[in-house]
Amino acid sequence: MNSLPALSRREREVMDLAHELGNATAAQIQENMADPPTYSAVRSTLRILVEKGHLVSERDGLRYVYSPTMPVRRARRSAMRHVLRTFFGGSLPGAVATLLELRGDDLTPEEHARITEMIEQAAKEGR
Amino acid sequence: MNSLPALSRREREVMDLAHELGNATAAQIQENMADPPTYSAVRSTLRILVEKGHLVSERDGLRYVYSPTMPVRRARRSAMRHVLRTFFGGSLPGAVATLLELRGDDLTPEEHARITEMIEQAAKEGR
DNA sequence: GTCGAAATGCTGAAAAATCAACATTCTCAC
DNA sequence: GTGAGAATGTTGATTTTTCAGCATTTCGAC
Repeated sequence: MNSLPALSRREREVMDLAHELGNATAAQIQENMADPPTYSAVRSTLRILVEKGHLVSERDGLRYVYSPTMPVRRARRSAMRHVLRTFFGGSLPGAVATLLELRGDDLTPEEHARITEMIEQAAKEGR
Repeated sequence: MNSLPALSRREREVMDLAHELGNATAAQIQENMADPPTYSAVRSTLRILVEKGHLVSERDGLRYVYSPTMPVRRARRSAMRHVLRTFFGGSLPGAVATLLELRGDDLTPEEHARITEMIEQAAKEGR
């Protein structure tokens, strides 16, 4: 089904930014990289990603704008499925619990309680 | 804080399996790889991962057993945070929704409805 | 003790990824 | 129309990754 060539480290980094930004120019990608190589190197990577079919480039006046070929919904599910399997043994409650931990402070106590209860419910049935 | 050297593609693949399996021998890792190289190559990668500090190896009779150095809890949070940011713009409700979709069929309709409601609640406050 | 199976130790060649340099094109202001 | 700025097109050297081969060690069966 999903037969696009695998990604190298840099390529993965750029793809993640492309997903995060939705679409982006070479300059934007470079700006958002942690330890960026030259502009030229970033463009190299982008070109390869287009060749591999992971990105599409669209001319926008002078520059190119790149966006992921995989639909957002599918990319989300795929990424989440991978994390779920790799780090949570497929346990949905475990994953939800960790998600809530990441943002625990933003939720009111009531909400947090309800969510926790929810998870327990799901735990009884869903696995 | 987290200054371990970055991972190449194969290294990442092996690390994911190490997390999924908890701990594993070279043979186990190889068995679980999608398109595995030779046993020898797998060992090479494992050795590098130990050198980089991502895995520890412990002698178990004849063979070595490898396990991730990063505590499970931390690895989980880190992975989830990355997915949350990259694919969901930090939106917790969005992430929970996708999680539930992945397992939608395992939940009764009532439970699913409650969860959905829950997410909407969280959306009003938690972001 | 010796043979075979299972594992590791070690090494280097082949392939891929990474990156930068330089040339070129395009657009706009003047 | 020309010069500056911003972007792309192209190329190739360097570095890293990937992988396999072969020697060695360990252990148990015979």
